[in-house]
Amino acid sequence: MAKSGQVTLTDIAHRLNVSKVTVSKALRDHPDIGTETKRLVREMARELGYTPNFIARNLSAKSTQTLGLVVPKIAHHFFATAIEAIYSAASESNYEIIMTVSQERAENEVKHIETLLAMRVDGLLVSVTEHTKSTAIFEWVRDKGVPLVFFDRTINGLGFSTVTADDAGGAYLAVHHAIRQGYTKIAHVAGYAYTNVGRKRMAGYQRALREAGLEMRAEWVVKGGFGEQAGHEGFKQIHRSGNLPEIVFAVSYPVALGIYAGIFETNLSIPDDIDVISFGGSHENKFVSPAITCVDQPAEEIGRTATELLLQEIANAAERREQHLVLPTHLIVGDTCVGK
Amino acid sequence: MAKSGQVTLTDIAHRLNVSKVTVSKALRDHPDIGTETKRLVREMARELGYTPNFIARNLSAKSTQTLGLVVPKIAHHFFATAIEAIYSAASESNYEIIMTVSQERAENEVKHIETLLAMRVDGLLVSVTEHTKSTAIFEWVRDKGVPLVFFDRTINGLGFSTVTADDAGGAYLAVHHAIRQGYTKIAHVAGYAYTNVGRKRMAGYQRALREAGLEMRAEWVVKGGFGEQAGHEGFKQIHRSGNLPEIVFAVSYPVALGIYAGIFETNLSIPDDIDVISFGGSHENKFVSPAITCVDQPAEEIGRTATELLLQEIANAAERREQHLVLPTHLIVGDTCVGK
DNA sequence: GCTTATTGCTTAACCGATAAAGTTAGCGGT
DNA sequence: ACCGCTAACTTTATCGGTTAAGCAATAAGC
Repeated sequence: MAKSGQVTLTDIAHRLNVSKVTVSKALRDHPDIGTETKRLVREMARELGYTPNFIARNLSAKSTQTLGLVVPKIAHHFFATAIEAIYSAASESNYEIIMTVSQERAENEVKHIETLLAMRVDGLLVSVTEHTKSTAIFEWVRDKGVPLVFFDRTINGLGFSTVTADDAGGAYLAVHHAIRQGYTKIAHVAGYAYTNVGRKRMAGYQRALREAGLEMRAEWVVKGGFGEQAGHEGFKQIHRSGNLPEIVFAVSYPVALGIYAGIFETNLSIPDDIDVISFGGSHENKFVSPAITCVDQPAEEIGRTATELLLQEIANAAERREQHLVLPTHLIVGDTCVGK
Repeated sequence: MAKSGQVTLTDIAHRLNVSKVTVSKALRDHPDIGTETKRLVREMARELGYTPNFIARNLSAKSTQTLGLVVPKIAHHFFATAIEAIYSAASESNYEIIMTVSQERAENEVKHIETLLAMRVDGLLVSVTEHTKSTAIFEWVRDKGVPLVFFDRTINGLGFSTVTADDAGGAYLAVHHAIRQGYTKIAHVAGYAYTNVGRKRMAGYQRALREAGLEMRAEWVVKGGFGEQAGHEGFKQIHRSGNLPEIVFAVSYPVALGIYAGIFETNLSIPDDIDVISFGGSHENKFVSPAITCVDQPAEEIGRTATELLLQEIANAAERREQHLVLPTHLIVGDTCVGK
């Protein structure tokens, strides 16, 4: 009967006139303890409403059975789906997740990682913000020997494993599809060039154009973020250039929606005057009009794979080695990009 | 230099030939310690890469500075937004969030709450699953004296505070709007009757009809869950009845989308043949065609208010008293329900 | 009948920090 | 010269558990 209302091992021990170690062992079904004693202990534990104190347990155990998760935002189809998969995968292995949201701000990211390290999470799952440039905090994590796996938004060259969609391949898939449908003037509202995701999707776009021998005009490539805002401004910039492309390849689904918003403000119509194709979709896309043809990111698979990879690295700390898993994407044909 | 690569107070103490308490105090800028010693300690801490161990700290401190969050799902506009607000509000008060996702399954909910109690979170924020009927686990929480605040999906009669949107008022707002637009045959695809949310929105629907003297036909009221699936099946059931209403009031935005999907399968068109209005919207709604007229849930405000209320209850455990905060909703007119 | 195992506990030490209660040296005051 | 005070540390106890080592009583082995 602790003052705090929280029952401890010692409380149970006193009631039964045994030592607290006996209680501890009994509750963990340790062979040291007799059957009758175990029964009594369990009964008393239930009667008093005992809940083991994980933090105390973990203090000696050295393992907290928790993973730290750092994502840039959650109100986004890809992340929401990936996160849900991460939660499922972790909970199947009896791990808890402590999630933090950096809100696309690098300084929050650093602060959160520090907090998670202080909480002694057994490992970290990270998807960086669209602005993350400094790698100092990750070097710190590496030096501490804490396992970390990047998913979707990654940083290379630090020795950490990554799990991503096939960004270059997926972008190629989308743009190649557009070319096959007869489009020749293809713009790209891209992500920042200093992000892996941005660079790779750009590379896929460029390869598709190059292979088809199509020209890549500077005014048709706009770099910015991955959010709706960036898409909106990106389209306006292309529109202002006066040289309208036939179709715009959006680096992300929110960007595609931003482009839609931009187009709605003009008198142009989709897909007749201007068309859109996107990397990444949304559950609600089928209700969007016209539904955007997009390359689907395997969000759930990415989340699950990253978690399993991390758990594996935690289990075999010894033979940990850098792996870069790239999951395939596929095209989901909607009502855009249906032919010229 | 602990074996685990994690530096402790003792490591720093050894290097400087002082006691670990001196180090602890120095790092916390305790007046007991001399200026020069503090400087040395801080330097050594940095040099060794010391990160304080929160769980050890909290073991004595009795407070973990963490809140447990239990939500039914996250890939849903309302929850994603509310959760993000909860994270912001908590982090402003230096609290961390441990979020768990019950995936709309009552047994997960129970398991997660037990885990969170074991982790000794300072308080709980809970939005129950659409199936939660047993209140045993919440009584258990209450008996332990752990502060809890329900948000959006609540359970009454347990002595816990709640923060919700004005469900009855919002539903009334929506249905009343439809009536003013000239609709008279109004159906409702409702939530389960054993949920507060379902009951209250139903009450608002009924009040609006009653006040207008409109008939409420049994075949126009279908009860089910809050997801897309439920909406889809709900509409099919109404459609099969052969007596088509003019407009359907959906208990949630996903349900509205499910109804859309159902309608798309028929040859009916929205809003000419059949119309839809919904409780709760989505960020992407403006891209949905036709954009659904809906009652907006103040998701961010609900999240923030619930968090602040909980933190308040934690701070003044003494004068804690049950409060039921109801936040106002407002109508967002889209392209549906524009007049008969 | 004496040694060795086994059973079922208890005691002690520890995890990494914090709070409370000593300890010691140096200084000022009278 | 002696008392008291303070600054700057150290020692001890504690949070709630876990592991390792110890120990008595009974059972088994030869």
